[in-house]
Amino acid sequence: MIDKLERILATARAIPPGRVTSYGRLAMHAGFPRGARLAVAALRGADDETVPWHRILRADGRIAFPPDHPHHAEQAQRLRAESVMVRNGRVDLGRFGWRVDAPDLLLPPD
DNA sequence: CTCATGACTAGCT
DNA sequence: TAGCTAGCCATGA
Repeated sequence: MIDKLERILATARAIPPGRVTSYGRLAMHAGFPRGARLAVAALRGADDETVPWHRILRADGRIAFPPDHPHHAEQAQRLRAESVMVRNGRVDLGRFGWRVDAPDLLLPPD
């Protein structure tokens, strides 16, 4: 249970700076095909500073937080600090999307 | 056990 | 592009 969440967080840490991915894809790479909401649970409970939460977006490339939410601005700022273009709370996934070269080798089989 | 709740998605209008 | 819907799945009341 918590292992699943940790697994997702570990995968999130593998996202390189300047790259982004979606909740669903993050979960998929962690080994949970339909676990978008699992990714949410993992990130929500993670107060860990080593987790690059700002590199996780919705499947359409938009920031998940509502525009008026404090995290929205912070996330955009952090992304721009990594040279990721954010326009109207949205990122072009085709351009900045995380390309995983070896999905299976990201984490131990466990 | 049922119900509500999320930083969600894919599909359709 | 925007809105709506059914499906998704762990967690907690």
